[in-house]
Amino acid sequence: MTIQTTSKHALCNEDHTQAILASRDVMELLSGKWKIAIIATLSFEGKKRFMDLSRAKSLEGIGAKILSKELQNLESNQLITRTVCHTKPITVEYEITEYGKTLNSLITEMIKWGLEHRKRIMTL
Amino acid sequence: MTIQTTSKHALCNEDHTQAILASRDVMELLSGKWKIAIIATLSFEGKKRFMDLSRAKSLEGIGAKILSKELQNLESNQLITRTVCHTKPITVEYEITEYGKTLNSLITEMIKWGLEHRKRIMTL
DNA sequence: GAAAGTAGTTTCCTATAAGAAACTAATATT
DNA sequence: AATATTAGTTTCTTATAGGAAACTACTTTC
Repeated sequence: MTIQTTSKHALCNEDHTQAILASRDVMELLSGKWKIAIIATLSFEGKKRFMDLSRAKSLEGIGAKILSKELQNLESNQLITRTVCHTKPITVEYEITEYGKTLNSLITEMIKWGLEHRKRIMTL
Repeated sequence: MTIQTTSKHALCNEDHTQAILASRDVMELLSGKWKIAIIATLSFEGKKRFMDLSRAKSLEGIGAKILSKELQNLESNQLITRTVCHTKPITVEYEITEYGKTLNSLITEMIKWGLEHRKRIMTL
């Protein structure tokens, strides 16, 4: 074909448009300063209580209000579960769901790129 | 391994804390409604002019002000280039950089997960 | 009885994100 | 002369994000 347009044929065009729209959905779901870090912390370290999370080095600086809000958001999207434990002082455990674990390869790619990016920033 | 503690040994712990902090950097860089979509559009469709981008189906709804601001942001992070073409009405081409292309596997993972997520949302 | 730890919520505030609409400035077409 | 196209910028507005500090309510330890 001799057409030198920037667009490909219709089907392919539709396909990748849908793909990009899907990536917009993901960004809508995961955008923000803390969500990925919370998910990654629960993925790497297993179930954790509220205070454990707020004191985690990987979540350094997060406040109780934000943590609470983000945990509710992640729970509503079925990425984590919240379990009340009827212990002496009541404790609450947060844990990643099976569905949340499906984010692992995405998070891994993010970490890979992020570590390379850090190196690049430092050498520049 | 039979260790059922929540924390691993010191080195590993340090490592994954650094990893999670790296993922926070990435989210800081790419967070927002449009950045990933702009990068993906330029990756999939090659170089594009300002008006092409603002009319792209994958960026439907973006306004001139936001597009302009996000393009400047991506350029400042060396993910895209801006080239002024001295044509009849002056045109400007935006193109992904080699460094920007290194985001491809991350974007691919995002699209994969996003497409599965869309299916899930629809069946629920 | 006082202090500390649990898991948050509430109030108040600022900063940033996002967008709509109008505008600029240059050139080109009708 | 009027209209359109290019690539934005400016102004104005609202919504959301994020955070500090104080507070609740319950229990346990000192």
